[in-house]
Amino acid sequence: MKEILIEIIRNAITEAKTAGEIETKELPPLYLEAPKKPEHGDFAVNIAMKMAQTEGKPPRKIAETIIKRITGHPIIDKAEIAGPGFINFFMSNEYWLKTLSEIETLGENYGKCSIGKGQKILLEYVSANPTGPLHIGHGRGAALGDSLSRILRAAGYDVATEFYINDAGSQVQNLALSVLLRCREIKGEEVEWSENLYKGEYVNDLAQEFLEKGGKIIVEQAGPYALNEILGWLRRDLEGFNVTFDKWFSEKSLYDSDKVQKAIDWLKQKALMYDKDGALWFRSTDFGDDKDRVVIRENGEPTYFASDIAYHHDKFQRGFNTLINIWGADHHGYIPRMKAVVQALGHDKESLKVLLVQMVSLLRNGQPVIMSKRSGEFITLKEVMDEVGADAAKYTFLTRRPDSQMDFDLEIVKSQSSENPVYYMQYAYARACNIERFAEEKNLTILPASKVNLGLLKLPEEIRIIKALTAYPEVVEGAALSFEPHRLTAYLQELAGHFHSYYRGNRVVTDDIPLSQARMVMIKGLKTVIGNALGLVGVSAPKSM
RNA sequence: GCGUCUGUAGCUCAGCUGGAUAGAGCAAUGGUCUUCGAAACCAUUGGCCGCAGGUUCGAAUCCUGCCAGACGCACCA
Repeated sequence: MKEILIEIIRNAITEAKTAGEIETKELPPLYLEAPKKPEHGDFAVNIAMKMAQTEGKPPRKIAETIIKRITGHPIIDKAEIAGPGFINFFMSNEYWLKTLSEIETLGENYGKCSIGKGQKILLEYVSANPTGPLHIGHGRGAALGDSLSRILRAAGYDVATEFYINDAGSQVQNLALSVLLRCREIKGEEVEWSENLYKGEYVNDLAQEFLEKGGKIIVEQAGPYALNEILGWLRRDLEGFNVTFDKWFSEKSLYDSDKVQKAIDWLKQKALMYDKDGALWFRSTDFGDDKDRVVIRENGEPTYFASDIAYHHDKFQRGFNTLINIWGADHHGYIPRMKAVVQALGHDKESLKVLLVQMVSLLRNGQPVIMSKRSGEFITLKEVMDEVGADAAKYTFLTRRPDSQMDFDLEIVKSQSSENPVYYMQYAYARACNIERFAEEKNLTILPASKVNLGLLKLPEEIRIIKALTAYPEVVEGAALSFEPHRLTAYLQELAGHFHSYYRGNRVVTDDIPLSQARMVMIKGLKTVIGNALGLVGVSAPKSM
C-alpha cells in the first residue's frame, strides 16, 4: 500500500525536475518512515534533507517545491513541511480502510509475501549433543529457530529445518562408557571415573533401565541404547515445546556413506589440505581464519570439524543456497573456520549465516542455579516448561534480542504467570473470538467488508487499530530480512494494547446494526492478524482461556 | 594479552537502512466491573541512552579510545 504514496512523491520530483526546479541528478533513496508522534503524520519523508547538499538550498525550500506538486489525491488528507525539512503525510481514512478488505480476502495469508522468491534455505538449530537432556539454553535456540522458520516461510522462502545429531564422536563414546561404569557400580563393582565422563542423575536412570531390560555390560549394547533413549528425550521435549524438525541428520551417516572422506578429498584436490606433525590440516587461514585447523588427528581419528565440513558440503549439494546455523554464543570462535569452509567449497561466505544466541542463566529467587552436565546438578528444559509453560517460556525468549545475554528467573516467570505478556496477547485473541460469539448470540448478521459501510469506523481508536493492521506485512518482512522474530512480539504487544484499550471504551455489538457490522469487520481483521502473528511466534492462539 | 557480544527508567528489555520532545512491560501510587471476559483499562512517578572524543543539518544508533560484564582463543564440542 505504501507503494502508491512513494509513486506519487516520485512523480512530483520528476515533474519538478523537468520544470527545472530541482537539479540533483542522482536522487537519494526514497523511503517512508513512520513518525513516532501522531502530529507528524502517518508517513514522513526526509528526501529534502538528503538533497540539501547537492541542491545547495535549505531543506525546507526543497520540500516546498516538492510539496506543491502533490495535491488532490483522495488517499492523502494533507502533506506539510515540518521540523528541519521533513515532509509529513496525513493519509485519509479511505486509504486505511482498504486494509480490512485485504485481510478479509487473504485470511491466514495476510502478512505473507514473496521476497524469498522460493529461495532454498537450510535452517539448522538446537543440534544439542545427544549426551544428556536439553537445558534452558537449548530452549532459547529452539524458540528462535522455530519462530524464524515460520517467519521465513511466510516471507516466501523454501525452508527446511534440521537437527544435526553428533552421534559419531568421542562424546557419545564417553556417554557409553559412563553408562557402562554406572552399570558396574550398580553391580557392586568399584570403578574409577575419569574427568570427561557424565555423572548426571539421568546416567543412573539409563544404566538402571538398561540392566532391567537385560542388557549386557558391553559398549556395543550400552552405547546405542543410551543414544537412542536420549534422542527420544530430545525429540519428546522439543515436541512438548512445539518445535519439530523436517529432518534429524545423523553425523554417523556422513561416515557410513563416505561423505566425510569425499569432502576431504575434494579439498585435497584444491590443495587446501596439508600434512604436518602427523595430522591433516585445512588451510582456513587462506580464508581469514586465525590459524589452520586439524581435520584428521595424529592418531588417525577425524575431528568434529571433519564431519562439519562434510555436512555443509552436503547441504550445498542438496541445493540449498543459504545456510543458517543457530549456535550458542560459546561456539562463536568456530565461525571463521566454518566460513572458511564455505568459501573453500566455492560459495560466497555470506551464504552461511550464523546466528548466535547468548547464554541464559537460570535463576531461582535471584540465585543462580548451577548448571553442569558433569556434576549432574542441573534443571532440564522439560522441568522449566512443566513449571512455567511452553508458551510463556517461548515468549520470554522471543521478546529479547538473541545477542544479549539474559537471566531466566523461574520464580519471577512463575509468579507473573497470569500477568506474563504472552497471556496479554492470547487474551486479545480470545477476546476477539468472544465478541464473535456474542454477536452470533445476538443474531447480528455478519457481512463481508464489501457489504458494509466501513466509513462508520472513524473513531481515532479505530483508525489507530486499522493502521496497526496495515503495518503487519511490513513487520513480517522486516523480521524475515533481519532474522529477528522479536519484532513480531513487539508488534503484537502494541496491537493487543490498542485493542484492549478500545474494547474498554467502546462496545462492538450494539443496537446500531450498521455500526456493529462495520466494527465486526474490524474485529475479524484483528482476530486474523493476531492469530497469524501468534502463529509466526510459535505460540498458541486460544479461542478462550 | 587477542577476539566476539552486551551496557538505555528501581527491575526485565524494545528502539527497524542515523531523524523531530528516547518507548513498553513489571514494580510503586491512585482510580475503573448492572451492559461483548477486569488475564483488561485509565492516570501519576521514574532517564548525563556506561564514560570521553569524533563524523554532520541531526547520533542511543556510525567511527576511535577507555571502563564494566559474559563468552571464546585445542589434534574437546
